[in-house]
Amino acid sequence: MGDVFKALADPSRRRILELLAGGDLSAGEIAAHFDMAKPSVSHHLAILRHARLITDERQGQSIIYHLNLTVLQELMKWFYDFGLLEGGSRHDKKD
Amino acid sequence: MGDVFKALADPSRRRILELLAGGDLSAGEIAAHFDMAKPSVSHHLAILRHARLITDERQGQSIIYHLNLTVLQELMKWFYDFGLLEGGSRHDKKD
DNA sequence: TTTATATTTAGTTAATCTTCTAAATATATG
DNA sequence: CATATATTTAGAAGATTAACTAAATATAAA
Repeated sequence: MGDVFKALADPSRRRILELLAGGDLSAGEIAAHFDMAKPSVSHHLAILRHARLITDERQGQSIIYHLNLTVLQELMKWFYDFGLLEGGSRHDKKD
Repeated sequence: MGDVFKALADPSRRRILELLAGGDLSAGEIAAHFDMAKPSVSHHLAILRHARLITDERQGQSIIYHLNLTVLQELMKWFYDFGLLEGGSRHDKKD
């Protein structure tokens, strides 16, 4: 779980997730949205993949990246447990 | 907003938030939950305060820390916008 | 098989982060 | 005022991170 938070700490990586929320993209298409060198983007993709925030799949010469909503949902639970919906139905973890 | 994600990237800081979710605590009480030196904890508190995830209030010799749910709620919105609730009512930001 | 395209891996450098100890500040009390 | 307690600030050391260039790998096509 700590890997997920660390992955989200970088603005470029958050931007990658936002791009993928709009649809699957190849590594090259993702890199085209940034000013940095391709190996740097590839490194960010590796960190996101390791945190399981994205999955990849080779298609010919390209590698297509997909957003993995499952991990984001687990993260939502972490926030939810702080009792963010006061007045509503609350979890009991921290009471 | 980037400050918030960076603040959450450290496990000690996330633990501090979880502790404060159980009720307000003084800096000393928070530090007592950790093995590290008090100045280190104080530094983490400063980062959380700068990200506005917590607020502080002096009470005599102690400084009491409170969790600030407002920023956590804004963060929830960021996650929500990825379309995490498929099938349900979705935001339109990324469509 | 040779060449071109797409992407990653390796290795390096500079910046940032976490932690520490020592010193400073603020408040309370004898 | 002097001393004790609570907390922060300052400065430094070591670890981690993000970026780059150059080289390697994998696929496709001539």
